Amino acid sequence: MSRPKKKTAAPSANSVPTAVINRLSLYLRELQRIVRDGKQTTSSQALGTLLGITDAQVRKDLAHFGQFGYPGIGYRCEELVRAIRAILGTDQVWPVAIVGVGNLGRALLGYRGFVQQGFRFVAAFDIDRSKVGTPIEKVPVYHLDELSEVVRRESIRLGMIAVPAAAAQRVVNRLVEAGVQGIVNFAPVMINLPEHVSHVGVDLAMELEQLSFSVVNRRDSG
Amino acid sequence: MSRPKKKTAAPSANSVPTAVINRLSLYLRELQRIVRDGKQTTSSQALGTLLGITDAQVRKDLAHFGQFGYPGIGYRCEELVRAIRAILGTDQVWPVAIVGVGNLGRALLGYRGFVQQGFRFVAAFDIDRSKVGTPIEKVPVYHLDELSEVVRRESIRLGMIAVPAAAAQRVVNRLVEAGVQGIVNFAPVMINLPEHVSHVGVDLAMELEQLSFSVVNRRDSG
DNA sequence: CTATGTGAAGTGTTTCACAGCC
DNA sequence: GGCTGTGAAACACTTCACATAG
Repeated sequence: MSRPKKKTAAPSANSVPTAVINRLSLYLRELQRIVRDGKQTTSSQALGTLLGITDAQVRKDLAHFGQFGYPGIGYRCEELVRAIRAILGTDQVWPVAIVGVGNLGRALLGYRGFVQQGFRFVAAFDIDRSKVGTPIEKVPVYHLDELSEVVRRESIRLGMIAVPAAAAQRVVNRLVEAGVQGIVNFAPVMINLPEHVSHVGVDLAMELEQLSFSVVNRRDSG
Repeated sequence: MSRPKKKTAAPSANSVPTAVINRLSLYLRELQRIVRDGKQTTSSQALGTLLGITDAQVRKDLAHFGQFGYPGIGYRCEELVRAIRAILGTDQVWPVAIVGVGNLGRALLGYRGFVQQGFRFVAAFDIDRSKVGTPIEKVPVYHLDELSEVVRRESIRLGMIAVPAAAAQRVVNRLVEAGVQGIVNFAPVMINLPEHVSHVGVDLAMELEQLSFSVVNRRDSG
């Protein structure tokens, strides 16, 4: 997310480590599955085992945000799901824009996991006019020049970038100008943004490199 | 990636923090760009600034693997690129298999970033027989039942999973049985594997959740 | 003067272990 | 018996600051 800054030890959710937020997403995923499977409650130990971490870690993570457990019982799953969604901000539906409707962009538009977690694509953009006009997965495709207007009209706050690396920074600039507040970047380049815009980078080749390393150095790694 | 295990502080590459390996990929990416731009050398400070980290961090990271710098000069980019690729294991070409040729699978098959870093898809698999037989992006598509045979024949060591969550564990089991040594899992579920198989999980919805959190909790404002 | 490599210091994160509650 | 929440201890990671080298 944002560039490194000094940490003024603010009290609330501001000082929470990124790793904790990441695990929150994992807890949520598991809890949702547990609920689907019909279980009412679970424990820090059960959750931890599912994720390969300790029970203490689970409890400490949640403690950043309040008290959710019941001694002797554990956690009520549905209640905790609601709590975590509120923390992550996914108790609301987020309208999302995607820029770039090549292979990856199309795949992302069709990915069902986003809707399940409260994200909905409301607009796609491309610089290639031949791609403009025909909706993909029921999402309208606009020309990049219309970005600012559409972002405002649809109250879009989050954007995803699935364009070639060379074009990424220009797209970022346009998104920022249009007032987007957070960006997921799939292009394999570092992007520059103003302080007030959050970002997450996903580099698919990097994931394979991590894997390659642990295979070559296999000894532990699992 | 690795499930938590005891850390016997072994000397070599085994005791290197995951975060360092992650940054190694980032250094590589930047260095390759610097080389393309025609620069011969760079410094820990320049690299650090590009990545938003300190110069000391860059030097410490590299120090895990040897001495690559020249005092007063910095690092020779091409040399460092070669060194990092050797560390990550991407100085060789890895044949990769992908299971699941839905939206996401197809997009991954067409993603050019993999080839650039030394990964090559040599086989795709699906359970849907209507998808079998017609190559995608010049990669042959086999039925899942042929997995074991093809993996052995093509010496495949890495596999990517782009199937629905409910099918992921079954596919993992097959890949492991076939002798694959590392797995990238795009299905939003935890998977169980034996100790000797490495894995990396990528959950696209999680990335958006991280973003949503940081937008909602962005400094002050409101 | 520039820039690396590295012990030592500083910070941050995880685990331990136990009081308190069901 | 089971389980949470939490200070304190243990551990890991990052930054500092400086000796050393070109």
